[in-house]
Amino acid sequence: MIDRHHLEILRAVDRDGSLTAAAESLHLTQSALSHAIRKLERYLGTSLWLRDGRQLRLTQAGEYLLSLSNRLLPQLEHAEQVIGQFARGQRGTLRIGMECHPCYQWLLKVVGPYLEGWPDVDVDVKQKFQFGGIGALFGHDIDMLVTPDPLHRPGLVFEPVFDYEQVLVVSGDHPLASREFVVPGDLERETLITYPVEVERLDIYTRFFLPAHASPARHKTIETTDIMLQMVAAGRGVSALPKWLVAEYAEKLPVVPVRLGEEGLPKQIFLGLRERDCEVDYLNSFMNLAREVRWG
Amino acid sequence: MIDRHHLEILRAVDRDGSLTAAAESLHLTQSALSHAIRKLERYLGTSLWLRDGRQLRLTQAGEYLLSLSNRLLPQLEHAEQVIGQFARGQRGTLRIGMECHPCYQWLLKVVGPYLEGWPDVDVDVKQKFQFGGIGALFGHDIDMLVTPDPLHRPGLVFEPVFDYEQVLVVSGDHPLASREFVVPGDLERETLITYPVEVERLDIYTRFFLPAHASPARHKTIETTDIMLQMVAAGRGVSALPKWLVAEYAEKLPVVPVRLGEEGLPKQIFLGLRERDCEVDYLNSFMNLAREVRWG
DNA sequence: AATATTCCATGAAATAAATTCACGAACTGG
DNA sequence: CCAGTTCGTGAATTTATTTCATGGAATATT
Repeated sequence: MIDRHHLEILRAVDRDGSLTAAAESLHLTQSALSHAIRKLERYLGTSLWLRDGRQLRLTQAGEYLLSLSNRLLPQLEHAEQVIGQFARGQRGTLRIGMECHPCYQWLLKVVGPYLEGWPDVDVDVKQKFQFGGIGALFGHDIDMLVTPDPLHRPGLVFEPVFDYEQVLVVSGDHPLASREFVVPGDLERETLITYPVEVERLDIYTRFFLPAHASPARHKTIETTDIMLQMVAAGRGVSALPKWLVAEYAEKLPVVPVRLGEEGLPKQIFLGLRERDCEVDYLNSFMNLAREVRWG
Repeated sequence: MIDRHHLEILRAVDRDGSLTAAAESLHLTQSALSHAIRKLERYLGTSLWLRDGRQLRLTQAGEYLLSLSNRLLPQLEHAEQVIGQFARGQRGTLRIGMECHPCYQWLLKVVGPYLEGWPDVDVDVKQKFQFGGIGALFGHDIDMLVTPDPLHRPGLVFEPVFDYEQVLVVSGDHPLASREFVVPGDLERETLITYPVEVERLDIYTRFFLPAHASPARHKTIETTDIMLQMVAAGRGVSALPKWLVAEYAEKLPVVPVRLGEEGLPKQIFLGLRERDCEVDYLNSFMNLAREVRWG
């Protein structure tokens, strides 16, 4: 079998011009080289060098193998470099899972600076998971989960990265637009627009309507934040979104945030990752960056 | 060091799905594989597989190394094939040296059929040698020499491959065109055109003029046969070439062959090669083919 | 021409590496 | 829960590699 060692020998003998010199640069004795060559030549059934006096001259087979060496060895050497980077957490693909629809806007603000700091790390964002975000984390489909629901489990670590207030969004000319805050009863004749996820994961239900045994008149689901807010601006319904997100859209659309309940609906976004990965530099660095991003 | 063996392991584990199965197909025990993997992982400083229950799942570093395996292993395997062909003399570059200018036409007739029979052998023809054709043969710059002067030396083998007659060429309307043969004195007022080689290697001197202590009036040299015969046809000189070659050109140009001396000037072309190479199939085969080519 | 030096080959001995054996722990599917 | 797999590990064994010691052959030196 032609081994990497053999390719190194071909290259070294060619580079250094003699067995003795090649042995030196390979940190071997000349004898060891001679034995190794003899063995390879016997295996291949052909000589690789012509011994012409004390000169070595490559045969055609030798030339061929030398060119192979010059092609393959750099690839192997590069691979070791790259794997070293993997090992030191300087390279990889950071696969982020999102369980929080509006967080996409937030994520973009983190990813930008991150990519600059980690030129060898690629970022990939996934939004659909067969067994939920936690399952995807366990199943190694993703490396990091952005979620408002930190389901603590052994082997997983969650850290809050930012706090915000979930608010009701209404159009600028909506009767509720000027209210200090709304109570569940205020929305009994309204159409509520949400992302298409299970009701249990919608805080406006779990923390606002359900405790008061109330509910909106209608419930529609829409995939994208943009369209959702277009609908709200057009007076076709109300929605519940992060306050900072509404603030951003308020510059372009006639939408207004209104506090949900007297105390408001405080929320937190968590980043989750596998406990084992906590020490991985490029994941850790993402966490730190995420905590630093601030909002007006 | 990432070794070929390691790449084979990556590939086998991926292909067979488990260590045990991979060990089987590599003709190893599972234990040996486990040890080898552990050693590689320690060397690289990172794990290549995640042990998740009894499932193995590649890490990013593992994926990377697997793709390297799939790229490099086929090249190594192909190289062994090719070197096997070198060893069995089924492949190579047959480097032919020519010391006989007009023989190029003859060579072309041999090379054609040869290339068909040896699809993996390339033919390369060289015409200039720093230390002569014999030197080139000894110095392994060429593998075979086409020459009219078989300088027998230990380590070299020469075989005559074809006989022909060297003739004088004159234009159709030349006074000598109708002669049965010419003697040296007939050419004392002529311009002789030859290839640009030493006079000692021109038979018309060594075997025709010099024995008679005669010489032509002028001597010009021209590199190519085509131009040489154009000159002869135009009556600008006479030349000495193989009879068969003149016969071929006579169809297109007004040139006529005339016997040199009463007996003519018989010549032989020899193929020479290194004694050691006598058993090499693709060289041997060329010799045989060369002997078979016949001339009208 | 004699001598020294350099370079490669080789067999035996020493060393290092890979592989197997034997066993145990952890997981999977019935 | 149990039988059957699968993987990991230390010690023993086998195999491969490397060194040591040496010699021969080609080149350089005087």
